[in-house]
Amino acid sequence: MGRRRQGLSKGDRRERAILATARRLLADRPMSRIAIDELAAGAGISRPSFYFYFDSKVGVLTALLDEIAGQMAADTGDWLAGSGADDESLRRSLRTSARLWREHGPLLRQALVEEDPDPALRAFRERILDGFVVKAAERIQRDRDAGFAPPGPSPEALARALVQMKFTVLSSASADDVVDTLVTIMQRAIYGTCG
Amino acid sequence: MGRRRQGLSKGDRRERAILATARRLLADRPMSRIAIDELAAGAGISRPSFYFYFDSKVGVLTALLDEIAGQMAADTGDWLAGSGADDESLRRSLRTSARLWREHGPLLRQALVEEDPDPALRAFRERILDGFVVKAAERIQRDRDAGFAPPGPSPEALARALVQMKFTVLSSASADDVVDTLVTIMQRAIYGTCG
DNA sequence: ACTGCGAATCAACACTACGTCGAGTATCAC
DNA sequence: GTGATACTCGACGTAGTGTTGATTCGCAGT
Repeated sequence: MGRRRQGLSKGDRRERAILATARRLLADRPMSRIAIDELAAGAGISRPSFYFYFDSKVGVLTALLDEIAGQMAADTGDWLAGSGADDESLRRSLRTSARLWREHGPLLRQALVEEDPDPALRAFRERILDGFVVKAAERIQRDRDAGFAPPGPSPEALARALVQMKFTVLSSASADDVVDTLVTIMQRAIYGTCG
Repeated sequence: MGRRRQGLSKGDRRERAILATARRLLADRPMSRIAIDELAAGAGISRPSFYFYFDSKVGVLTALLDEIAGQMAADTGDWLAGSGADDESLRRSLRTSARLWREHGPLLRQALVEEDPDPALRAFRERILDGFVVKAAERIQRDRDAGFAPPGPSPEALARALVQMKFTVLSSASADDVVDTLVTIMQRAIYGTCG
C-alpha cells in the first residue's frame, strides 16, 4: 500500500527498529503469537504507522529471512560443490547450519518447516528448498556417474527427502549430536550400499 | 466448559455432525482457516451451541485424530515388531502409511508437522512421535544386537530423525514413488554400511 | 397429564486482532 | 515561506473467538 520513496533516514531508523523488535520477540515465540501492535510499540510508533513500513507481519518475516538466506546458502555451498564420500565437508556444513538454526530457530522453523497458509512464505520455502534440492541432486548424480555412489532412487527424490529431513531435524533440535546423526544418515543414504 | 452428561442420542447426532463437517472442510483447507461458525452451521446449530459439544476447534481436531491414531499404529506395527533387513515389510508399512496421509493430509499435517501453538496438539504430536521413536529404536537395537545392522548413532537419535523424515516427506507428497525413496533411505540408514 | 430437571439452544454481549481511511504534522528542497 | 513528500495516528469497520443468561426441548417419575 503506502510505500515509501527512496528515503535514506528517519523512516529507515523506524524500519530497522521494527525489524529489531521482531528479532527480539521472535527469540521466544512464533510470529503467529506476536501482535502487530507489539512490533509497532517496540519501534515507538502506532499500529497504523507500522503499515507505512510493511504490508503485514509476513513482510517483516520475509525481510528477516532475506537477511539470512544468503548465509544459509553459503553454509552448504562447500559440500554441494564437492564430490566423493568425504564426510568431513558434510559434517562441517551441517555444523554451521546447526549454528544458524540455533540462532534463528523460530524464524527458520516458521518459514521452512511449518505449512504456513500465507503464499509469500510458501513461496520462500519452495524457493529455498528447491535451490538446495537441485544442487544436492546434481551432486548425487555427479557422484553416481563417477562411481562414488551406487544407483538408487532418483537424485531429486533422494535429495528432497534428505533436505526436508535436515530442516525438520535441525528445527526440533540443533545440538551438535544431531549433526552426527544427520551425517551418518546422509552418507549412508547416498553412498552406502543397501543391506 | 458446559460438558454434556452421559447422553446417548440427539446431542450425539449433533456431535457427529460437527465431526463430519470438520472432516469435509479439512479436505481442502487447514483448521486455522475454518471458522467455528462454519462447523456449527454445517451441523445445523449456532456457534454458542458448538461450545456445548467441544471446548474449541482443537477439541474437534483431537477427536478426529484419536480416531485415526490407532490406524497409524496398526500400519507400522508389523514392521516395528519384525527384525532383519527385510524391506518388503517396511515397504508395505510405508505404503499403507502413505494411503493414510493421502486421505487425511491436512489433519495429520497440522497435528504432526506444524508447530502449532496449542499445547493439546503439541502433546498429541509428542505422544505419537515418541511412540514410534521408542518402538523403532528398540527394533534398531535388536537388529544391531543380532548382527543384522552395523553400529552407528544412538538408536533413539537415528529413529527420531527417520520418523520425522517420514512424517515430513509423506506430508508434502504421499504418492507411491516417495515410498520407494523412503524405503531406500531407511534401509541404508539402518542396515547399510557407510561408504 | 403435569411437573420438574437436565439436555440443548441461541441472541446478545465482551474482547482481541487485523487492516484502512482521512486528516493531520514534520521535514526538506527550492 | 511555500510546496511536496515523508511520516503519524485517532477513529473506524471487519472478522473471529469465547461467555452469559434466558429459554425451550424431551422425557422420567408420580
